[in-house]
Amino acid sequence: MLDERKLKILYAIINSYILSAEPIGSRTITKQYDLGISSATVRNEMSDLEDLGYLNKPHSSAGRVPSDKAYRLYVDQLLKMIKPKIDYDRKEEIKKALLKEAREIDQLLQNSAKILSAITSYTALAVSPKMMGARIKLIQLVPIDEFQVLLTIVSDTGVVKNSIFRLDIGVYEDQINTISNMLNHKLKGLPIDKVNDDLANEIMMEIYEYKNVIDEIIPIISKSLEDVQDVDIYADGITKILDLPEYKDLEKAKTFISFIEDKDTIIELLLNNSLTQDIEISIGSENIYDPIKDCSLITANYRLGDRVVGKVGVIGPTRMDYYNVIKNLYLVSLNISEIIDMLLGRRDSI
Amino acid sequence: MLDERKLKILYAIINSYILSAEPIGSRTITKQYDLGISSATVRNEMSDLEDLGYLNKPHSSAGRVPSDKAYRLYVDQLLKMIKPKIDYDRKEEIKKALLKEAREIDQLLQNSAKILSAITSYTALAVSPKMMGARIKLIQLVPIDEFQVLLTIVSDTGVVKNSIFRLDIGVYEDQINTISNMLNHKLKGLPIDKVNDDLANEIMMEIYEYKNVIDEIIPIISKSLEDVQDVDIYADGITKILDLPEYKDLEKAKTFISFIEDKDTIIELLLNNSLTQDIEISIGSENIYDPIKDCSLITANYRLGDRVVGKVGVIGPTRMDYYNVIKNLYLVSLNISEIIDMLLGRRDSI
DNA sequence: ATTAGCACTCAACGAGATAGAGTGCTAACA
DNA sequence: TGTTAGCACTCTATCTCGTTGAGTGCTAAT
Repeated sequence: MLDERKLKILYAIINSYILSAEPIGSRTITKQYDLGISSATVRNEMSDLEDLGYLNKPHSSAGRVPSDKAYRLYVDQLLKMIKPKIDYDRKEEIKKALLKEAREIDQLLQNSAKILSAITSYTALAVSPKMMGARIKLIQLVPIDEFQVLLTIVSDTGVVKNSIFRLDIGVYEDQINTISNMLNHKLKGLPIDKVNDDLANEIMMEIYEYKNVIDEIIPIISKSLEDVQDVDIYADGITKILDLPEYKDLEKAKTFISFIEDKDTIIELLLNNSLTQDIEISIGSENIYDPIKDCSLITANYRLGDRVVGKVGVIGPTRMDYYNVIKNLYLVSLNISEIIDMLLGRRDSI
Repeated sequence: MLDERKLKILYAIINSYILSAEPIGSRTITKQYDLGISSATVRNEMSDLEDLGYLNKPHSSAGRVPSDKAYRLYVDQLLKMIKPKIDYDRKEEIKKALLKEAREIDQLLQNSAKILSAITSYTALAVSPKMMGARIKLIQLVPIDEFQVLLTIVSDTGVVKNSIFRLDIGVYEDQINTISNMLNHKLKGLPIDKVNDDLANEIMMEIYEYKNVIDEIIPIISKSLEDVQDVDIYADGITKILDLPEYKDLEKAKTFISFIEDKDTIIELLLNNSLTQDIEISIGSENIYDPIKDCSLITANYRLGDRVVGKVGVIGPTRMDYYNVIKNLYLVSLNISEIIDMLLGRRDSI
């Protein structure tokens, strides 16, 4: 569709604009890139590119700025280039950083966001493994003293949830232990979202003698199981955007930051798009949410075994350094998958 | 030292400035406060107050701005007023908000920061209970499968720490349980910071047959005990300062935000000052750290029993609404103490 | 001791004027 | 026919400079 020269010029403009954040003029192109043509010719081509929708002008006597359509072209090209050739040295480097002080999954994801944000200087996001289809690996009650009990739930996706709660009626250690064993026996291996009140009642029938205690415990367990299913979100480098010229307008910066700090929306944002592609990119107006209509969001899946369980992402201005972001985000996501696999063990032993 | 009229004028200036953030002129005072004197008289008094160090002029033809010394006077007066009369209705209101979805201490503190930030519209901080002197209430190993073990440590300050780790050599459930019982028996009730390698060796002697396993486990427990002692910090409303006129300068805002996001420094900031006062206030230049030399930090202790174990705080411009902040911060801290007490139980049962 | 009156100060604001980067068109050229 | 030099035109950003207005400090009158 675009002949080679137009493509070269377009890429030159995109690359320059990513660096400078300022509209690019025809002379800038001829000076910085040796295309063997004069600025007048470039001007003609730029005019054509504008007609084709690849370039915009902030105002009539300014240089050109790439459109979302241009970034889309550019990025699709990049993706083809980056994915096949993995930089294994870099990958190991990142892995080392990810593992630093991270022996739990939450720390791993926190680290991922931190590292990605540091590498890219944009805002980085990570969501904890989704519980869809997760199973209970361990559920346990431990008496702490006469009135206090510790409830621990572990899922096969590596999420651990604790609650210390008080019972209004005193209990004996033996009681708690009996109930704990019973629970573990009954619930181990069950999908978390399948545990409901019917099951609770069933269990109660079997050890009717502890009815009082169990009546108190059931709602707490339900609540904890809900908590386990909550997706956590980790963000880092939110304030990095204050360094970008496009956010020198305080109002704009505040809108962006507020948006990112709204966890519910971010979870939707990350989990709504499909899980089929390894790397997904929404550029500018492709985004649904107003506050980020001039941002690009790049996400990558991570897996547990062969199931996609979560995502990491980077969000920045449409004028972002796509090459750097895509490359490193991809490596981070590959590493997360590997590390989770390592942490949780390959075999699906329950 | 200051006669009543000077004091009245000074307070009028402080109150106006807290509201407007703009230098206060003599006419503003006479118009807004009925002091029965003319602006010329006010001017003379203001000149005196400036000589005494209570007021500053941004430039020669501007109004006056309160100095740190003035805020100090004002705040010391406020403290005397606020502390004796607790607004119990308000306190219950806050308590309800604090307890919303907070059955664990970390959620409680997260909530505290959130609520304080919402009430005051400044940045709010909270640190988790210090482990100084905390004791082990429960330590436990649970086999998850042949290679994976869950380590749970609970302190008497209510902090729970989990680690799932892999053993390189396979173990039997019985082994883990034996070790777990032994550990709990030996370590329960001990101050966390007193558990060291000697103790570990002692334990190892007693169940020498599991030496291989224990060799693997000891360093993991050490690490976890260290983690338990780490103080967590909760911050909320960091970006609130973007709404303040004093931070319309982006560079200043960035410096502040970077400072707040540096957890280590913030922990130092909060835990360095003494634990004797219920409420502590550093105004502007009284702060040690450069980036907050034009901020005021107000902190309040919370207790477990009669021991001060942590702090909550609010940080904002020296021109902050001290009355509102002090009052609500105090109520929040009282509530936190009560809630922690409730969650952990009064009796020091181990 | 207080206050009216007035000259003086200084930041903030707005109106031109100017510079400079960039475009688009035209006409000449290979 | 595609390319390019040249030039008029456009538009923003920046700087200067006068004006405005809030505020002070001094003086003289009450």
